Amino acid sequence: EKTISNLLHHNDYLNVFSSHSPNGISRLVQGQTIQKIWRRGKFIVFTLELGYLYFHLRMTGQLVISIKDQDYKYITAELVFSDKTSLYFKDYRKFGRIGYAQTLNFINQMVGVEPLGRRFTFPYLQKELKKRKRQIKPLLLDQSFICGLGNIYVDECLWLSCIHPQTLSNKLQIKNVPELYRSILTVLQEAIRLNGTTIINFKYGDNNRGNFKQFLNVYARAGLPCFRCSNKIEKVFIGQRGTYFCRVCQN
DNA sequence: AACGCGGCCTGGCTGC
DNA sequence: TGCAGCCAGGCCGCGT
Repeated sequence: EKTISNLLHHNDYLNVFSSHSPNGISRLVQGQTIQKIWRRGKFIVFTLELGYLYFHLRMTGQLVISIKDQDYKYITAELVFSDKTSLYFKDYRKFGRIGYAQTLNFINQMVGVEPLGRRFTFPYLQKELKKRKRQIKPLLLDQSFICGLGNIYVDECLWLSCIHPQTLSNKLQIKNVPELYRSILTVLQEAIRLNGTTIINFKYGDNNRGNFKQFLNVYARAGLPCFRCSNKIEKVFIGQRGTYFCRVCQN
Protein backbone atom coordinates (compact mmCIF):
# COMPACT_ATOMS: atom_id res chain seq x y z
CA GLU A 1 0.00 0.00 0.00
CA LYS A 2 1.43 3.33 -1.12
CA THR A 3 0.30 6.86 -0.47
CA ILE A 4 1.45 9.57 -2.83
CA SER A 5 3.07 12.55 -1.19
CA ASN A 6 4.23 14.35 -4.31
CA LEU A 7 4.74 14.22 -8.06
CA LEU A 8 7.97 15.93 -9.05
CA HIS A 9 9.03 16.88 -12.55
CA HIS A 10 12.75 17.08 -13.07
CA ASN A 11 12.86 18.35 -16.62
CA ASP A 12 10.86 21.01 -18.34
CA TYR A 13 9.23 18.74 -20.85
CA LEU A 14 5.73 19.90 -20.26
CA ASN A 15 4.23 17.92 -23.14
CA VAL A 16 4.81 14.83 -21.07
CA PHE A 17 2.01 15.94 -18.77
CA SER A 18 -0.99 15.53 -21.00
CA SER A 19 -4.02 16.41 -18.91
CA HIS A 20 -2.87 19.14 -16.54
CA SER A 21 0.31 21.00 -15.68
CA PRO A 22 2.81 19.00 -13.62
CA ASN A 23 1.89 20.97 -10.52
CA GLY A 24 -1.78 20.52 -11.31
CA ILE A 25 -1.45 16.75 -11.41
CA SER A 26 0.70 16.82 -8.31
CA ARG A 27 -1.96 18.74 -6.36
CA LEU A 28 -4.65 16.32 -7.49
CA VAL A 29 -2.82 13.16 -6.45
CA GLN A 30 -1.17 14.32 -3.24
CA GLY A 31 -2.26 12.42 -0.17
CA GLN A 32 -4.06 9.75 -2.15
CA THR A 33 -3.50 6.07 -1.57
CA ILE A 34 -3.15 3.84 -4.62
CA GLN A 35 -6.02 1.36 -4.69
CA LYS A 36 -5.12 -0.65 -7.72
CA ILE A 37 -2.69 -0.69 -10.67
CA TRP A 38 -3.95 -2.09 -13.94
CA ARG A 39 -3.68 -1.82 -17.71
CA ARG A 40 -6.12 -0.79 -20.40
CA GLY A 41 -4.81 -0.83 -23.95
CA LYS A 42 -1.40 0.80 -23.78
CA PHE A 43 -2.25 2.81 -20.68
CA ILE A 44 -1.11 1.91 -17.18
CA VAL A 45 -3.71 3.16 -14.74
CA PHE A 46 -3.35 3.84 -11.02
CA THR A 47 -6.76 3.89 -9.39
CA LEU A 48 -6.66 6.43 -6.56
CA GLU A 49 -9.25 7.13 -3.92
CA LEU A 50 -10.46 9.94 -6.13
CA GLY A 51 -9.71 9.72 -9.84
CA TYR A 52 -7.06 8.02 -11.90
CA LEU A 53 -3.39 8.66 -12.52
CA TYR A 54 -2.34 7.18 -15.83
CA PHE A 55 0.85 6.59 -17.78
CA HIS A 56 1.55 5.82 -21.42
CA LEU A 57 5.09 4.55 -22.03
CA ARG A 58 5.02 5.03 -25.83
CA MET A 59 8.25 3.49 -27.14
CA THR A 60 10.94 4.21 -24.59
CA GLY A 61 9.17 5.00 -21.33
CA GLN A 62 9.84 2.95 -18.22
CA LEU A 63 8.51 2.95 -14.69
CA VAL A 64 11.42 2.07 -12.42
CA ILE A 65 12.04 2.10 -8.70
CA SER A 66 15.72 2.87 -8.80
CA ILE A 67 17.86 5.00 -11.06
CA LYS A 68 21.51 5.58 -11.69
CA ASP A 69 23.03 9.04 -11.62
CA GLN A 70 23.58 9.09 -15.37
CA ASP A 71 19.85 8.42 -15.90
CA TYR A 72 18.88 11.62 -14.21
CA LYS A 73 18.39 13.62 -17.40
CA TYR A 74 15.87 11.05 -18.64
CA ILE A 75 13.71 11.13 -15.54
CA THR A 76 10.69 13.17 -16.49
CA ALA A 77 8.73 12.54 -13.32
CA GLU A 78 9.13 11.12 -9.86
CA LEU A 79 6.22 9.89 -7.82
CA VAL A 80 7.22 10.25 -4.18
CA PHE A 81 5.44 8.14 -1.58
CA SER A 82 4.83 8.85 2.07
CA ASP A 83 7.23 6.05 3.05
CA LYS A 84 10.04 7.97 1.27
CA THR A 85 10.28 5.52 -1.62
CA SER A 86 9.86 6.71 -5.21
CA LEU A 87 8.64 5.49 -8.56
CA TYR A 88 10.45 7.09 -11.48
CA PHE A 89 9.17 7.70 -14.97
CA LYS A 90 12.22 7.33 -17.17
CA ASP A 91 12.01 8.08 -20.86
CA TYR A 92 14.80 8.68 -23.37
CA ARG A 93 12.59 10.30 -25.96
CA LYS A 94 10.07 12.02 -23.71
CA PHE A 95 7.26 10.70 -25.86
CA GLY A 96 5.65 8.96 -22.91
CA ARG A 97 2.71 10.65 -21.21
CA ILE A 98 1.42 11.16 -17.69
CA GLY A 99 -2.08 12.34 -16.89
CA TYR A 100 -4.84 12.49 -14.36
CA ALA A 101 -8.57 12.04 -14.90
CA GLN A 102 -11.57 12.13 -12.59
CA THR A 103 -13.34 9.34 -14.45
CA LEU A 104 -12.51 6.62 -16.94
CA ASN A 105 -14.38 8.34 -19.75
CA PHE A 106 -11.16 9.45 -21.42
CA ILE A 107 -9.87 5.92 -21.65
CA ASN A 108 -13.10 4.39 -22.81
CA GLN A 109 -13.29 6.90 -25.62
CA MET A 110 -9.73 6.42 -26.80
CA VAL A 111 -9.25 2.72 -26.28
CA GLY A 112 -11.16 0.06 -28.16
CA VAL A 113 -11.76 -3.60 -27.47
CA GLU A 114 -9.06 -5.64 -25.75
CA PRO A 115 -7.88 -8.24 -28.28
CA LEU A 116 -7.22 -10.81 -25.56
CA GLY A 117 -10.49 -10.11 -23.78
CA ARG A 118 -13.90 -11.76 -24.00
CA ARG A 119 -15.56 -9.22 -26.22
CA PHE A 120 -13.06 -9.73 -29.01
CA THR A 121 -14.63 -12.66 -30.80
CA PHE A 122 -14.39 -13.68 -34.42
CA PRO A 123 -17.93 -12.49 -35.27
CA TYR A 124 -17.19 -9.18 -33.56
CA LEU A 125 -14.06 -8.63 -35.65
CA GLN A 126 -15.83 -9.62 -38.83
CA LYS A 127 -18.69 -7.23 -38.18
CA GLU A 128 -16.44 -4.30 -37.25
CA LEU A 129 -14.23 -4.77 -40.31
CA LYS A 130 -17.29 -4.74 -42.54
CA LYS A 131 -18.55 -1.51 -40.99
CA ARG A 132 -15.47 0.46 -42.05
CA LYS A 133 -13.74 1.14 -45.27
CA ARG A 134 -10.17 1.70 -44.26
CA GLN A 135 -6.84 0.24 -45.17
CA ILE A 136 -6.37 -2.71 -42.88
CA LYS A 137 -2.97 -1.75 -41.53
CA PRO A 138 -3.84 1.75 -40.28
CA LEU A 139 -7.11 0.34 -38.99
CA LEU A 140 -5.36 -2.30 -36.90
CA LEU A 141 -3.03 0.37 -35.57
CA ASP A 142 -5.98 2.52 -34.52
CA GLN A 143 -6.19 2.04 -30.76
CA SER A 144 -9.85 2.96 -30.70
CA PHE A 145 -10.56 0.05 -33.04
CA ILE A 146 -8.54 -2.64 -31.28
CA CYS A 147 -6.11 -1.67 -28.57
CA GLY A 148 -2.62 -2.95 -28.07
CA LEU A 149 -1.36 -3.65 -31.55
CA GLY A 150 1.65 -1.60 -32.62
CA ASN A 151 3.56 -1.28 -35.85
CA ILE A 152 5.62 -4.43 -35.49
CA TYR A 153 2.76 -6.69 -34.47
CA VAL A 154 0.43 -5.44 -37.19
CA ASP A 155 2.98 -6.29 -39.87
CA GLU A 156 3.41 -9.72 -38.32
CA CYS A 157 -0.34 -10.34 -38.13
CA LEU A 158 -0.86 -9.35 -41.76
CA TRP A 159 1.97 -11.55 -42.93
CA LEU A 160 0.66 -14.54 -40.99
CA SER A 161 -2.81 -14.09 -42.44
CA CYS A 162 -1.55 -13.37 -46.00
CA ILE A 163 -3.23 -9.97 -46.21
CA HIS A 164 -1.87 -7.01 -48.15
CA PRO A 165 -1.61 -4.12 -45.67
CA GLN A 166 -3.58 -1.79 -47.94
CA THR A 167 -6.57 -4.06 -48.39
CA LEU A 168 -9.73 -2.20 -47.47
CA SER A 169 -11.25 -3.63 -44.31
CA ASN A 170 -14.66 -4.25 -45.90
CA LYS A 171 -13.09 -5.98 -48.91
CA LEU A 172 -11.12 -8.63 -47.06
CA GLN A 173 -11.60 -12.07 -48.49
CA ILE A 174 -13.85 -14.34 -46.46
CA LYS A 175 -11.06 -16.81 -45.75
CA ASN A 176 -8.66 -14.09 -44.60
CA VAL A 177 -10.77 -12.87 -41.71
CA PRO A 178 -10.53 -15.98 -39.51
CA GLU A 179 -6.82 -16.09 -40.30
CA LEU A 180 -6.47 -12.48 -39.25
CA TYR A 181 -8.41 -13.10 -36.05
CA ARG A 182 -6.24 -16.07 -35.19
CA SER A 183 -3.02 -14.23 -36.04
CA ILE A 184 -3.86 -11.32 -33.74
CA LEU A 185 -4.27 -13.70 -30.82
CA THR A 186 -1.20 -15.73 -31.70
CA VAL A 187 1.12 -12.79 -32.22
CA LEU A 188 0.08 -11.04 -29.02
CA GLN A 189 0.18 -14.17 -26.89
CA GLU A 190 3.61 -15.17 -28.19
CA ALA A 191 4.99 -11.64 -27.86
CA ILE A 192 3.75 -11.46 -24.28
CA ARG A 193 5.20 -14.86 -23.50
CA LEU A 194 8.57 -13.70 -24.81
CA ASN A 195 8.41 -10.35 -22.99
CA GLY A 196 7.99 -8.20 -26.08
CA THR A 197 10.24 -7.11 -28.90
CA THR A 198 13.52 -5.32 -28.34
CA ILE A 199 14.76 -3.70 -31.53
CA ILE A 200 16.95 -1.00 -30.07
CA ASN A 201 16.24 -0.07 -26.51
CA PHE A 202 12.87 -1.39 -25.43
CA LYS A 203 13.25 -2.80 -21.94
CA TYR A 204 10.90 -4.50 -19.55
CA GLY A 205 11.12 -4.98 -15.82
CA ASP A 206 14.54 -4.06 -14.55
CA ASN A 207 16.38 -3.58 -17.83
CA ASN A 208 15.65 -6.86 -19.58
CA ARG A 209 15.38 -7.26 -23.33
CA GLY A 210 12.31 -8.78 -25.02
CA ASN A 211 12.87 -11.95 -27.02
CA PHE A 212 10.18 -11.80 -29.68
CA LYS A 213 12.56 -10.28 -32.22
CA GLN A 214 13.98 -13.65 -33.20
CA PHE A 215 10.53 -14.83 -34.23
CA LEU A 216 9.69 -11.91 -36.49
CA ASN A 217 8.64 -13.08 -39.94
CA VAL A 218 8.58 -9.79 -41.84
CA TYR A 219 9.30 -6.80 -39.66
CA ALA A 220 12.74 -5.30 -40.43
CA ARG A 221 13.41 -7.94 -43.11
CA ALA A 222 13.45 -5.69 -46.18
CA GLY A 223 15.31 -7.34 -49.07
CA LEU A 224 15.41 -10.74 -47.36
CA PRO A 225 13.49 -13.74 -48.69
CA CYS A 226 9.95 -14.33 -47.48
CA PHE A 227 9.87 -17.38 -45.22
CA ARG A 228 6.81 -18.66 -47.09
CA CYS A 229 7.50 -17.99 -50.75
CA SER A 230 11.09 -16.71 -50.93
CA ASN A 231 10.08 -13.49 -52.66
CA LYS A 232 11.94 -10.43 -51.39
CA ILE A 233 10.27 -8.66 -48.47
CA GLU A 234 9.55 -5.03 -49.32
CA LYS A 235 9.48 -1.96 -47.16
CA VAL A 236 7.01 0.78 -48.02
CA PHE A 237 5.24 3.55 -46.14
CA ILE A 238 1.56 3.14 -45.40
CA GLY A 239 -0.10 5.80 -43.30
CA GLN A 240 3.40 7.21 -42.68
CA ARG A 241 4.42 4.01 -40.94
CA GLY A 242 7.23 1.84 -42.17
CA THR A 243 5.58 -1.33 -43.42
CA TYR A 244 7.15 -4.66 -44.30
CA PHE A 245 5.29 -7.17 -46.41
CA CYS A 246 5.59 -9.79 -49.11
CA ARG A 247 3.97 -8.69 -52.34
CA VAL A 248 3.58 -12.26 -53.58
CA CYS A 249 1.88 -14.06 -50.74
CA GLN A 250 0.13 -11.12 -49.11
CA ASN A 251 -2.39 -10.10 -51.70
C1' DA B 1 -15.26 8.93 -42.55
C1' DA B 2 -10.76 8.51 -44.06
C1' DC B 3 -6.37 10.05 -45.12
C1' DG B 4 -1.93 12.82 -45.34
C1' DC B 5 1.25 15.84 -43.17
C1' DG B 6 4.14 17.83 -39.55
C1' DG B 7 5.43 17.67 -35.00
C1' DC B 8 7.14 15.81 -30.63
C1' DC B 9 12.35 13.81 -28.69
C1' DT B 10 16.88 11.33 -28.34
C1' DG B 11 20.09 7.80 -29.62
C1' DG B 12 21.83 4.57 -32.84
C1' DC B 13 22.90 3.40 -37.38
C1' DT B 14 24.37 4.33 -42.25
C1' DG B 15 26.95 6.27 -45.65
C1' DC B 16 30.11 9.59 -47.19
C1' DT C 1 37.44 8.14 -37.67
C1' DG C 2 34.06 11.84 -37.70
C1' DC C 3 29.92 13.52 -38.54
C1' DA C 4 25.55 14.82 -40.91
C1' DG C 5 21.43 12.91 -42.03
C1' DC C 6 18.19 9.53 -41.45
C1' DC C 7 15.39 6.46 -38.89
C1' DA C 8 12.61 4.45 -35.00
C1' DG C 9 8.17 0.31 -31.47
C1' DG C 10 3.23 6.01 -30.84
C1' DC C 11 0.18 9.40 -31.09
C1' DC C 12 -2.05 14.10 -31.81
C1' DG C 13 -3.81 18.17 -34.19
C1' DC C 14 -4.71 20.05 -38.30
C1' DG C 15 -6.26 20.32 -43.06
C1' DT C 16 -8.75 18.31 -47.05
